[in-house]
Amino acid sequence: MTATLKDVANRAGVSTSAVSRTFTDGASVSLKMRRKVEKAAAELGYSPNFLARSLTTRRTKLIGLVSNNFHNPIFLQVFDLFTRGLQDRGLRPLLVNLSDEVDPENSLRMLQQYSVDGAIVASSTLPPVFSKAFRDQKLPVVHTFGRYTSSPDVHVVGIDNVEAGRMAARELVERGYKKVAYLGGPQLATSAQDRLEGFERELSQHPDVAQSHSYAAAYSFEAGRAEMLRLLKENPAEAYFCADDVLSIGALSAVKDMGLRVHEDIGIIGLNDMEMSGWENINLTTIHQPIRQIISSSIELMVAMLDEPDRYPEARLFPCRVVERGTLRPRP
Amino acid sequence: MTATLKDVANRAGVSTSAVSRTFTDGASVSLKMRRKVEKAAAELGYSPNFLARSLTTRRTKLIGLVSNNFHNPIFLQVFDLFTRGLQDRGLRPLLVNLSDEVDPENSLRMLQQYSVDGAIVASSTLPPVFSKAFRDQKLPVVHTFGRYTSSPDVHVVGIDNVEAGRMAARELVERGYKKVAYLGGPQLATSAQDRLEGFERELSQHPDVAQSHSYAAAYSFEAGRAEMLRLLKENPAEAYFCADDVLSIGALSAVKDMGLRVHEDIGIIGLNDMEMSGWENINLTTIHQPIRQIISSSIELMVAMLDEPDRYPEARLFPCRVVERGTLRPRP
DNA sequence: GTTTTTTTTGCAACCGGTTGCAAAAATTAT
DNA sequence: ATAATTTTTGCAACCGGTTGCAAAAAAAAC
Repeated sequence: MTATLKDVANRAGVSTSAVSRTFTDGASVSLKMRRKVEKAAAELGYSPNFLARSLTTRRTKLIGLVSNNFHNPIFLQVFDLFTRGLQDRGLRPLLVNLSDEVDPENSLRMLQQYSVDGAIVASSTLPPVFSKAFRDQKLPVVHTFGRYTSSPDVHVVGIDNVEAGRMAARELVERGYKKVAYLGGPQLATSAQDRLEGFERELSQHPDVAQSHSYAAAYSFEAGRAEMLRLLKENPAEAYFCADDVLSIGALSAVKDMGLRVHEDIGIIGLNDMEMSGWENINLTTIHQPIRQIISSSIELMVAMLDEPDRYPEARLFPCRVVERGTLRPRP
Repeated sequence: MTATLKDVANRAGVSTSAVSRTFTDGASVSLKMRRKVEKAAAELGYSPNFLARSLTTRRTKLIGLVSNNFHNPIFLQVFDLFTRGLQDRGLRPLLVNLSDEVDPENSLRMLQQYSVDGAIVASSTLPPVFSKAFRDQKLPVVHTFGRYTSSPDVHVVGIDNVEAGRMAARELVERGYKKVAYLGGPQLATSAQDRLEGFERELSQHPDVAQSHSYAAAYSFEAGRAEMLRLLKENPAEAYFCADDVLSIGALSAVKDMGLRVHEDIGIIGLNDMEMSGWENINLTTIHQPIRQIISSSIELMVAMLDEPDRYPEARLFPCRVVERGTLRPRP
């Protein structure tokens, strides 16, 4: 059907190697030859088959983009940035959805079968052991939104979740709240654990501030709303740090539903700064995660690893900042 | 590095064909042979290289998933459903982001270079000519959320946008609104045009109802909000049909900002029924698009086309329904 | 136990490319 | 003009698999 190398070689009356070289940059071809080949190729509408090529070059330019987070709106932006960034560098994202109980083993094997050059694991809820499995197969991997540890096994790019927790705590303390709480996502998410740890550690320096914590069943609007409704009926705190904006928005909805006023009666600070947090009818005070930097750094790291597979693993952490909107009482 | 067919053949002391057959279903291998090969394969951790295989089988099981819509939250669900659905059938989505002025020609060539078995174009704003280009290259293609025409060139799966427009108009008329308007997205989106057409056509049967229309600069919260602010300052209608939920939500924000009450002063009906439209603090009355059906049908169609590439093109349209929430006045 | 039929197996060619090597051609030096 | 050097080209093997075909082995029929 589509023209092959051989077809072009025949038409141009040259060897297949000549054609191959014409389409390989850095190869030795005379200008005359190149002209001849390019003419024939154009006439046949030829373009080289990447997969056949990959057999000998051992490079597919395919990058596995693995995630299990297809519900948090922020991930649409994540996919947007990743796909654009990768294709700008001539790489191709092979998307793997780990949502259900897709066997991780299975998806690892699958990526091997397609000979991906590397894998980007974009998730804050996948355990480190998962990305480690890739590394053990000598597959370059970067874990974006991964958990920081002082001696990482694989490359990690993201934020310092402990520090983000501290930041939230400081913010609440500075605004004079005396009874605060953490509202986390599903307990197993390591990122949520870290955020709590930082939150608690910071508060331990302020013994006059009462603290508590609880968990929503999922990182979702509904779960955040349900948990906040429960909390409000019992013995609510003055302000809450929600581990994710989507939880925060659920919580906001619960607060309004109970006839309470946000920021006058109950303060809320989120984390992520997703687009809709800035919408006027939500207007959530939150901690901004520098997504663009995180993603472009992840891609840079991946590109670097393609040339240097045994690169020593590093953790790249980016600082967050508080975005002040309307859901916390003003500073004194 | 990783074990190859030959390695397994050597270790098992059999021919490479035998090994190949063991990993090809429907091939003739004795039980004894299969045992032997499987043992050797397990010991070496072998699994076949899909890309090498594809060279002879001419099937990569790669499907190009092409979209230019990485901003509308509904597309996160779209990607979720597509990736899950495809991988359930042993297919792999190769994601192509057409967001910017990525040359469509270019992405078509790229998909050819990776020998994708087919392409799914998921967008309501890409012109029919785009997906046609794929078909012209004999690449199976389905245009999801494409525009319905009575004689489609390529397979189209989606809704009847004209009918959706009528549905919105009927809904407003039945609720007694006497002055209504359409608020569209960027003018070039064919889907938005069709929705307007249906809207106007239905209203033409109700001469007592005044109608008008205008366009937001983009399918975004901000654009919807800005346009609605402008409209409210001039000579607002009693109710608006917004061509997309994300516009509707922007419009809602504008209405509230102007100190007007939604549904008492201004009615709004959207289209899409994205998750957050159901959130209690938004509570948007909207037209539901049966996304799950649209996507699973798209995948089915793609799978069918893999076996029957010259399948006669069809349009599969799914009916929408109004989801009543709180942004329209109650029926009389 | 033969002969016939069916199943299993290996050989070798092929899928669409790349690449080391040596021969051929073009340059440059003498 | 010839010799030395550099560049360009083609040959042939290879990347990791699949598959038509014929030979070998096993099973069924006689």
